[in-house]
Amino acid sequence: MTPRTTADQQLKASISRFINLSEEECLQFAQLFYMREVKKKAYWFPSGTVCTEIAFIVKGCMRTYIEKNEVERTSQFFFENSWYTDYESWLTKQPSMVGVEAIESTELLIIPFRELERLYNETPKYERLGRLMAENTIIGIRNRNVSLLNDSPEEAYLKLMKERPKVISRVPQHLIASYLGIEPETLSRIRKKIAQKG
Amino acid sequence: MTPRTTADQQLKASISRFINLSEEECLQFAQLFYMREVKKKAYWFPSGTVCTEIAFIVKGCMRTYIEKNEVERTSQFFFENSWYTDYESWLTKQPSMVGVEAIESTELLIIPFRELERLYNETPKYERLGRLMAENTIIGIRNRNVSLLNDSPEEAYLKLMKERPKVISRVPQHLIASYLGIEPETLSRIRKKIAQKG
DNA sequence: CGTCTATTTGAATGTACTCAAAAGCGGTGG
DNA sequence: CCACCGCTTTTGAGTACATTCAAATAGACG
Repeated sequence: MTPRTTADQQLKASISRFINLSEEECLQFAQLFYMREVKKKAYWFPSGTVCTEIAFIVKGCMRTYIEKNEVERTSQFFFENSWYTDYESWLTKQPSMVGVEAIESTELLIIPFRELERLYNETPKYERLGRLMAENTIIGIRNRNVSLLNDSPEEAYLKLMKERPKVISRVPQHLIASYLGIEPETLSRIRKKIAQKG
Repeated sequence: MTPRTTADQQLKASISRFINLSEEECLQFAQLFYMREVKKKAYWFPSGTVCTEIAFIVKGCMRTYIEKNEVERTSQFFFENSWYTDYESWLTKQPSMVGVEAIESTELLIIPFRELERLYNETPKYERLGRLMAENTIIGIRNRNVSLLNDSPEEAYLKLMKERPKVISRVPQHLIASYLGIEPETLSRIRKKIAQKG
């Protein structure tokens, strides 16, 4: 398991893209997080419960998915040094419809929303952090949106190869298919076509 | 044209879902916006320019779209009392890839980002407004995402009828098709099928 | 009223899906 | 170290659904 000091370093680096924290502030901030390991194929929190935390991924790889009529579609992949929470569940206090599953054994640093909200109220700097993180989350989700609307499955896969090679190398193919919105068989055929220098 | 006082009322009502402002604060805040009319089929700002403003829709209906290889897909519809900006363009200072077109003649209250950022720096309350607005934007975009991933065109259309009847009644069919990611002919056939009690 | 655009309908084509089965791969226990 | 088991990926054949192209009808707007 990653030592806590290393994990905290990663956390600090990630935060400092948004706001500046002194060493001391950083330490205090990091102490609000607890560490958690999620084994391969296990879940961070059960879908159907209210999401009350934000996770920073120290190491590993996870995916979020939504199930409907037995069919499961992957909405996003997350790797080390990224963040995840279900804003909708948090804001509406409704059970989350999104499942979060570890693709590799994953280490998380987790902070409860109530701690964050306390910070928001006490220190405007953190309110800003919250704003900037939300705004950056929008960019990611919107790009996903654009891709779903405009790209054919083949284009989407080629884009993934170019822009997110980690997904290709670390995620099983049937999960990539569920991310592209197609069946595993179809992805296999697309890959074959691409390999034949299509 | 809607009188400015009425427009400001709507603005106030919308803001007060997020933060409380006194009459005076509200007045000052509203003064940072200017009004603009966008005629039917005209654009708010040309795609390919950097987005530097946020718009509150006082009256009318707009759509955002992304063009690719001559094909245009509608990413979202916006009606009165909602907000729109291109966070990505603003944050990255890159030209926006998203076009914003008025479906009906539309009246906007517009605030430049630089004014908002000044507020963010001066008054934590506004920073919070910015955070909450971004977080709520996430919910909307994410729901769109879920729908694109999980719903068949027919299901998506039925959901639209149930949950966003304004779209059905006020948006031309070929634009709804471009929102669903299908061709107008296909939507026509889906509608026929639904009408026949499918 | 006439023109332009949106919607509907038809026929042929293409792409993804389903079902079924084979081949490949990884991990486990003997 | 090898043999086996389960899961993933590939391949094949037939089907369903959306697309394209073309043309007719319906509606909107000046």
